[in-house]
Amino acid sequence: MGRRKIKIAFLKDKSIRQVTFSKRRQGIFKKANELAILCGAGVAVVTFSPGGRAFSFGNPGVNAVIDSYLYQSHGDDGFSLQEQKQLAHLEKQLKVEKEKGKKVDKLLNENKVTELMLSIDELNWDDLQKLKISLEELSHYVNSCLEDREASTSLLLLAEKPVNAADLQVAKIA
Amino acid sequence: MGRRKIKIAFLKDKSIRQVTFSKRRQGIFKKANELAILCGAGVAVVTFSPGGRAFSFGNPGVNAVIDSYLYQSHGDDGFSLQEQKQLAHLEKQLKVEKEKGKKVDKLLNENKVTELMLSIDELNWDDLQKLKISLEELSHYVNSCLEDREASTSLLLLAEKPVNAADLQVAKIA
DNA sequence: AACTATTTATAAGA
DNA sequence: TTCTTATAAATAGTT
Repeated sequence: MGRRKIKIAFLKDKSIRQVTFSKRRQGIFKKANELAILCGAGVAVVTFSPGGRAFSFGNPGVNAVIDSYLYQSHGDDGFSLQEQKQLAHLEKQLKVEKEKGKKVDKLLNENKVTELMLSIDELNWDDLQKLKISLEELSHYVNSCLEDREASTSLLLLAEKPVNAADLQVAKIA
Repeated sequence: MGRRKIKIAFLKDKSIRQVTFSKRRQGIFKKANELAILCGAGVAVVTFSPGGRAFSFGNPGVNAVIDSYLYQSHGDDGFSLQEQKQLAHLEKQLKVEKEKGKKVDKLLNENKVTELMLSIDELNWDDLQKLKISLEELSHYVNSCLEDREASTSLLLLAEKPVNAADLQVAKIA
């Protein structure tokens, strides 16, 4: 489209390449803009100059179009590099915290103490002393809970199956 | 650039719009390809048809170019919407897990039992019974640890300050 | 950066 | 849709 037809191949001359890039970039951006207006379509163009500088055009905006694109092409590799790094980092942290959380779950839900015992070896003497006190407190608390529940269970049983006079008689005699 | 010059404005006729989109999209992709080859430049084009379908061209690849673009425009809003959503979700999860983890920290590092006591009310009788046993086991374990450490501490003191004959004499007499 | 001879893209028609 | 073609637009080489 000029004085002569050119072969579409890498332009070895640096200055010609730079000029051609500028002209054709302008051209593509103009075409992109026209397409967007004529068809009401979302369009995004990103180019890197031979010098490494980025140029972009977007309607309604580069990021808006890119977002839509990444969202719909989610399957294969719609995630960017930095995104993957960020996600990997967070997932690692998450894993660590979940691991930690398991200790509580085991104690509270499965009531296993092995894990906790392993942790104990890492405590210093002072903390171990405090833990001893805490465990005694806790034992007392648990015991009192159990006693409370046994008491209320008995009362509940009595309420559910009210004793009759005959049973009471036997009970008394026995 | 055809039989007649057209005004660059939204094409109201749906079929004309669709045809124009197809033709011009092809044109832009061809131009983008030529730019990439001629100048050895990175180029990415993403378009959405009036029907909402996405079309993309990229050299060396759409995602590769987009990644570079997002990486370099990192400052203002280089993160996509879905990226932000994903990160928010993970951060929320992370927060929850950290909250959970604190229970362990409190027991192991600060040795406070209040949190644990609150949890106990939620346990059924069977688990409470198991917890009681576990706590007794744990208490025994802690006590044995403490005994071990006191023993080794004594031995350590002896090793650090080796007694001399005179001291032993006094000790014996006392 | 402007100019302009040509090539290329494409609007309308088939 | 796809092909054709008259014409508008883009641009290669020049200044």
